[in-house]
Amino acid sequence: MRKVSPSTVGRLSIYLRVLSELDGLGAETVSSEELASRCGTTAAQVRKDLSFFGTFGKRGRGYAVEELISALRSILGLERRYRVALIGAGRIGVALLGYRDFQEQGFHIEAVFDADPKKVGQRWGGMTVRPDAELEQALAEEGIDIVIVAVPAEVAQSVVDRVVAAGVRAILNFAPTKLQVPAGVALKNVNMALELEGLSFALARESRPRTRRTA
Amino acid sequence: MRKVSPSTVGRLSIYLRVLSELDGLGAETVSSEELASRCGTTAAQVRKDLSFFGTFGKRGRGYAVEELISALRSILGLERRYRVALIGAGRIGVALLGYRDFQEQGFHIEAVFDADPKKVGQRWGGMTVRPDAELEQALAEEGIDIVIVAVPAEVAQSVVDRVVAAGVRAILNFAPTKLQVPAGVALKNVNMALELEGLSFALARESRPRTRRTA
DNA sequence: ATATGTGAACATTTTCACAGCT
DNA sequence: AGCTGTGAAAATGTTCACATAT
Repeated sequence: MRKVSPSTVGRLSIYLRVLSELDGLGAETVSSEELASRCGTTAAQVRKDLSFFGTFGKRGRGYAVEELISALRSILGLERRYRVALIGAGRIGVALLGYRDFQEQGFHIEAVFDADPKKVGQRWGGMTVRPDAELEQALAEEGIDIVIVAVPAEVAQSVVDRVVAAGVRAILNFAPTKLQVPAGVALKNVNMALELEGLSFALARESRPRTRRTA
Repeated sequence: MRKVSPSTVGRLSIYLRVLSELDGLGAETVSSEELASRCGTTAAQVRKDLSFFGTFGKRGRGYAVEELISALRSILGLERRYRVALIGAGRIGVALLGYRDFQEQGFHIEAVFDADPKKVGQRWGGMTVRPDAELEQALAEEGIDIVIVAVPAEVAQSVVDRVVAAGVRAILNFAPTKLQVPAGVALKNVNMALELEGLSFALARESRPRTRRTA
């Protein structure tokens, strides 16, 4: 059980979501085939993904839904609570603050920061926006595990450098820029512009369809 | 020039962003080496990615920044304007509406819908929220190219089915659920919960570190 | 001299196919 | 009989290394 690809981890999250639905519907058991079709993948892929972490199924019977849910939550590290700080109280930041789902999933936003003096002191969803200058100290005091970066692209790298220097090992970046982090720091990006461009590419593709012949 | 992987397309978007920065800084030319290092990839990867679409560089000299920008914009289909509809005027939806960057990039939000009668008629960033019932008709009338789905997970699939039936071929999904679309419809997901779980996994990993020995 | 474009080597990921439990 | 777990095969994606152009 070594070397797990990010795609595998992403799929585990999807399996978990679908399993929760199935559990809600009262399903006790599920086959890799069934799970795969609901997750848009293949049965072999499901089994292979799970096999990296152990053996969870019963041959001839499938997977026990509740058991597999626990197993996945444990694998994904979702059994604990994470302390999250949000940097940037702009549009996206504020939208995230209102997003109750995070709390329920165990990701609790404990502090919000902004560099703009006009934003500092404002209250959002029970939190007061704190000044950028308090960042390093607050990260340590609050024992922050994960930082969400929701600042303009131009300043994102400098914010990340500070956060990393302060000892944070996990960052979720919403700024539309490629960030550099040292090894040992986990970085994930949420980039709507990039996804829109992917759609644009797909649309452009299909309007000049068929195979070949340009000249 | 056939079969282009999604990762290649994603990287093209990143190259474009970095090239725009370089252009802003007055750079006339850039080597694959330089571009790669700024994009967090390798020179060979850059050259290979570009080579799927043609030959853009000058040997011994590198790539002309402005030329490559145009080429990438053309490849990604960014030279035209896209008409976008937003479905769901909740927190995320409203945050997106205020996001001026999309407009500048050529993605214009032309209509906003919500199923909640309390939201219908509200104005956001110069747009009036329209009732869900008008969806199909409006998509056709406005000639919508891309739909952004920002509704609760439970109703996302039914919204997508309607949108696809209405002829839309590109969807950006913010609902935390795996959507099914027929072949020929491009679907991209922006899923913060999934990314947070990826971070959770990474953190869980490194707290039980080293290689092996659990029992 | 320098840096591209690319076939061939390598690595990783996905799929196949089947032995082995239940 | 049914469905998992898993090596082996196939497909896909990345890196190397070098001939080639300026």
